[in-house]
Amino acid sequence: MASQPPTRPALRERYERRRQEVLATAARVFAERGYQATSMADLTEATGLTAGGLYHYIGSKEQLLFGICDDLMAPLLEQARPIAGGDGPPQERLRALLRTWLRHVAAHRDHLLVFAQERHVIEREPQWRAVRRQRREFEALLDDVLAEGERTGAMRFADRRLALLALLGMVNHTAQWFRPRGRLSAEQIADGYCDLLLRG
Amino acid sequence: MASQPPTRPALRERYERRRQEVLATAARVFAERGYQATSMADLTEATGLTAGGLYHYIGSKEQLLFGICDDLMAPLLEQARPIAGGDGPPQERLRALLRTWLRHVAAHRDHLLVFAQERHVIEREPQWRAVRRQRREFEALLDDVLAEGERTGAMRFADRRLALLALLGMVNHTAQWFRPRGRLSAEQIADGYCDLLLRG
DNA sequence: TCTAAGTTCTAGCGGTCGTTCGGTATAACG
DNA sequence: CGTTATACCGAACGACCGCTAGAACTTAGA
Repeated sequence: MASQPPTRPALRERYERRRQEVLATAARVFAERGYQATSMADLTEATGLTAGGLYHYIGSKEQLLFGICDDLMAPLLEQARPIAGGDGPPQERLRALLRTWLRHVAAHRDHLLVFAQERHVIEREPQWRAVRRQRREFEALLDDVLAEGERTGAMRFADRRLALLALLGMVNHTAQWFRPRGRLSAEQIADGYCDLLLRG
Repeated sequence: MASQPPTRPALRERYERRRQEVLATAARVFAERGYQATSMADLTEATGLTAGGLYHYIGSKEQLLFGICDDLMAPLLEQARPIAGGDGPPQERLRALLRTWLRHVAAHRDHLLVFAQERHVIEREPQWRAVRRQRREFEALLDDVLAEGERTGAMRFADRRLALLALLGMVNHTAQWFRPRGRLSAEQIADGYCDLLLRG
């Protein structure tokens, strides 16, 4: 049923570090084969642990997926909040937001691929409310910046809602094709998307 | 092992019609719960058939997925080829292509959601080569139109490859949020994306 | 009407799934 | 040092998986 973090302070850190390793390894395997198609046997092989040892860290397969989603969204939100809430010109805030976002996508490709793959579960099941809220908060941060850009006249959209959805689509899709040593860096991609959205 | 279409011509049509029904029903259930997470028992419940009857039409669960992907890609390609290969101005061909594409996305949301969800399988496994080729051909049709627009000076891209990838991302993502009786029609969305790509 | 083809049913097979649990070795803490 | 929390092991469990065989029923075509 459970995975309990140690109460002894000296062991706490080691446990968390190892747990992160397990999550990252699992994210990689899930991204390759799919969450549902990956068996716990696949994960024991990939982590080097056996079934019992694995469950010492993860609690259940679903909690493992939850951990991956949280590792994706929580740090992204933490970085995005101060940028979106800053007081510079909206178009500069948008550019900074996109660069941070795409760096995060590039660094957490596996996590995002799993997130996108299992979206139907995350959007439907009650136990995924917390993750849904994270996703919605991030989208609201983006929309606020676009809305303020429109208000100040710095941006103009035929349909702001559609522009936001298009942006979400292109950025999330980036995880499908981005390669770390590819032709374009995360920043170049971010600027490319930004120009696509704002030019004219 | 297999599902054999009837040899008698009079029954052939009925068989194909029923088979299409089964595919569409399966696509709906797969889109809701995920391909891997859906059991054959779920499908027997959804189709009204029992296990044996179901296998009379589908051959195997994987062939069922293949059928869904083909129902998505084959008619889209058939519509897209003459538009992309036409001789009007490139920007008009692009607009027509996008409208057709988005009408197709709107009409086959379930199919596209399943396709996107199982992309990791389709892109990796050897037996999915035919579907990969369909996807690549469609992307090539799009890129050809963009390239000719650039050549004739009708379009200008900072990075044409990135523009194509952005376009693919936003359109495919549309299946996630499009609602048949929503605020925007498929054509309005297509025009919105087209303007985003070309304006400036 | 008769026959062969087509359609669907029922029952269940072998295998794999996520998970559990009792155990052992190790390290922290008093 | 002794005690106890921690780390990990590995066999085994019950449930469910995709799929099949074989028979029963229905319909098309001669």
